[in-house]
Amino acid sequence: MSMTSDVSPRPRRSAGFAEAASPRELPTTPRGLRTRARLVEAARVVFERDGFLDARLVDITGEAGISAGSFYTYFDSKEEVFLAVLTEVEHEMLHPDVRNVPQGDDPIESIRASNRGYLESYERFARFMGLLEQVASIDDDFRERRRKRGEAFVQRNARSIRQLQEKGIAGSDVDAFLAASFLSGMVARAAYARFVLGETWDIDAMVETLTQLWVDALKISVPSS
Amino acid sequence: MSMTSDVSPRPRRSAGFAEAASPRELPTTPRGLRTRARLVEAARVVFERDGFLDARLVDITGEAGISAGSFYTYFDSKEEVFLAVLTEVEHEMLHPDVRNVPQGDDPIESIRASNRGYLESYERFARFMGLLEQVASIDDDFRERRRKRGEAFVQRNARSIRQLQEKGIAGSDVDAFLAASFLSGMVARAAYARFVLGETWDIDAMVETLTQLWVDALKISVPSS
Amino acid sequence: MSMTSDVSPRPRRSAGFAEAASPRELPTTPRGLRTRARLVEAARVVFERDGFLDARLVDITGEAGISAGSFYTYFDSKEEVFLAVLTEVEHEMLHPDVRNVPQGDDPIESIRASNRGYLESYERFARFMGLLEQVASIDDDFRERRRKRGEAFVQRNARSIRQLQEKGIAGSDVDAFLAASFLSGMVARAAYARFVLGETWDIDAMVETLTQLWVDALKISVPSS
Amino acid sequence: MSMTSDVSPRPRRSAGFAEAASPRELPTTPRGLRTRARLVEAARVVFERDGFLDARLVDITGEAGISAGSFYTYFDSKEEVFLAVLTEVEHEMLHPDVRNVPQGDDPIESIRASNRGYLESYERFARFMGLLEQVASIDDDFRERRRKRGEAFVQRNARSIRQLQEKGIAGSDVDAFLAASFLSGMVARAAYARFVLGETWDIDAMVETLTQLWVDALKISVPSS
DNA sequence: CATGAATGAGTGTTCATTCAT
DNA sequence: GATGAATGAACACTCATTCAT
Repeated sequence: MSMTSDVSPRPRRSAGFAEAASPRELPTTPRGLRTRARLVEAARVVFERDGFLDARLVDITGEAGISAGSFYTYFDSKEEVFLAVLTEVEHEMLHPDVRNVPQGDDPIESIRASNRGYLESYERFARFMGLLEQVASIDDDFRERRRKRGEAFVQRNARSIRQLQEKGIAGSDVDAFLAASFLSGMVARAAYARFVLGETWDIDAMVETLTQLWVDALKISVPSS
Repeated sequence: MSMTSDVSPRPRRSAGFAEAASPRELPTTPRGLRTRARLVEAARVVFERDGFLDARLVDITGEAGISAGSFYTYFDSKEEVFLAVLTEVEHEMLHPDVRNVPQGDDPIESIRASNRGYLESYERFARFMGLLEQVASIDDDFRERRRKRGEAFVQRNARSIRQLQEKGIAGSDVDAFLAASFLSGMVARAAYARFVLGETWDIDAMVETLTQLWVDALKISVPSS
Repeated sequence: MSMTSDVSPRPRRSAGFAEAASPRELPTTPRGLRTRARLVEAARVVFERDGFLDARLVDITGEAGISAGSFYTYFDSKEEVFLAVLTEVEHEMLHPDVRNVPQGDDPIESIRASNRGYLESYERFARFMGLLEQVASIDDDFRERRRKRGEAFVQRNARSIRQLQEKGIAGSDVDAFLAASFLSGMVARAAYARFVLGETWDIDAMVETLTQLWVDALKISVPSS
Repeated sequence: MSMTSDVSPRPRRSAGFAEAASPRELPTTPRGLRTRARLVEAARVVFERDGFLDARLVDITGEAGISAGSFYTYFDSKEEVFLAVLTEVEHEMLHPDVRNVPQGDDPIESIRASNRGYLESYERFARFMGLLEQVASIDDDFRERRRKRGEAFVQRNARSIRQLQEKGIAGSDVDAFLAASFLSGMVARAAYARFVLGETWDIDAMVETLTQLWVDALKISVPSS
């Protein structure tokens, strides 16, 4: 997706993500449903291959094997398909491992499992994660939307941290919410650096170090049972 | 800079950052030097205001008060001006505080100062930092270039950590290099979230928490002198 | 097509004939076919009127009555339309007189007929022939392509000459291949001088003199039957 | 000089050769004379290398080692320098061999010598001859100017032929003027094909065949002295 | 519903020529 | 005379989107 390419310039005009916010309803007929699915699949392929900017609608419809005009039967803009792809990917990311967050008693083990799970999932969806980063850097609305969604995740983490603090397992002199934000950020950024930027760190070592840092940063001590 | 805007479409074709790597030499005459400087200044204004993608050459030359054609007397492409702006900003970022890295005896105080310095600098150049993020997400070559430059910084941090470990001030059970990468990443991301994404965290609280996390993560204990 | 004209500057950038070598496939729908045909016809008009260099895409699409952008539905560049026009003209040039090469017994009459045929055809396509000359002088690839095509024609002539030599009708002390090249060249150049450069020679006199020269140069003697 | 190059587009606007017809007077100072000479020399290099269309004024002044603006101290346009180069080359072409046309008694030997002389001269100035062809195909005024100059040459040849006819050395049933035009054209085209188009014919064989054809076409018989 | 041809706004880029220094 | 920075007209080309069939 280097801008170097002279052949695939960037699109002009755009409905924008703000407008694409409210997706139109799904088609009713099975055939329509199938075509739409093919389109989303094709869009994902093209987006992941070319990036959001360089992806041309023609490439997407071509990949899907439908005519250019038919695109608009299902979506209003490139942004809208992108959102559809995003929805699909989010669905995929959650499904496989429902027990992504093992409820073990050992908090350290929990953190380690969570970190490993995060990295593994990130790796599986690396192309798409890079894509998200790109779109967020391009579109204000999308960026804001993403920030908000992240907050929920951070809140969950903050709650966990507070619980550990209350139980005396974690040090209580730290702001749980900020700590959650920053530590989550640390893991997210490490994953980004590794799987999108191309750092060559060993994944096991990453898990170990991230876990260590996280645990020590929170001064988590395993209760000597 | 939302893609929503229907009025300022994005340009097409691009020389790419790989090609823009070797900047042409500076003009020799004072007049040329002055014009070039005006151009770089104008480019910075437009880039920071519109983002890299939405910035049009016409806007830049317009802002600089020169004709469109004159742009090419100084730069070959938007990428090349961007690099010139980057050079200028990097220069600016270093100058003000030479004592950016206070050599105090107290490592905690050092870390705190460093974190505060980083955040303050980031805030001052927030628009530009967001710009960097955008360009990196768009262009492979630029992304790689940036990753490499970051490595030097991380190496420096890793060395500091190792020294602390050798002095027994920091825990020695952690991989210094990975720790440096991840903790630096944590701070960078926090700054990005605060100043680019628009989180509303209090800056003093950020400095405090980041420092605490960093210190505890490395199990730094102040030698009771 | 004098360069004097200050009003119609020549276009910049060009895909080149090397790239235009492999024409894209024809459109499938009747409408597409019709539009393409209109475009080729318009291109021919504009090319013959303005020359290749001064022909602007806008003029061509304007003449064809379609929008500028639609041009690219059918061709990638000016070179590619030119090649399409060339194909069309070549088609036209062959069709009318299938018996272009009369199989008469009298070799002199044959040569006369061939010369007359050539001149008449050249006159009919004079504008286009001048165009060919221009394009050949401008583009290396096209020039080479043309040279190769000419070779086949010369080979045919050389074979005829060799047959006449074997039958004792033509003198056998001349290099048949070179003679064919040079004599063909003579006729071609005469036609160019007359119909493109604007010499005012009488065409019958041309036919007569060319035939005479050709016949005598080869020392062709009619077998006294 | 293929149009394929994306880097050297064709120039826009042009004074045209009609306007460039009357060259301005030479500079008076020795320094001015020297600069002008350098400019003409540089122009020749660039024209022969890049062709008339792709030659940029900047390249010419660069090659000459003078500033872009100074060009206009000596010439009004690209056409005018071209004409200056043409003058220089014409001067060169005549000088070296004044006895280019040996006045031997043997007409065949004369023709052979003339043909060889022509080919050799053409070869020496091949790049420039190709250039002439290009400019002629581009500019109507220049083409006409060239046609007229050629006429003088043909007239001379026609006169020679008539003399041979009167002496009974050449057949008198052919139109001397047309024959001169066509046979001169034959030689010229052969030279063009060989040295510009890149045919690989052996030069001695060319001289031989051209001479034979020319001699036989005119039915020249050596008077058995 | 599908098709694919048609649209057209929009900007980067070139280089001959001018002119203030 | 020389310089070289500044000019500005001009056009090819792209691709999201529309719409007649």
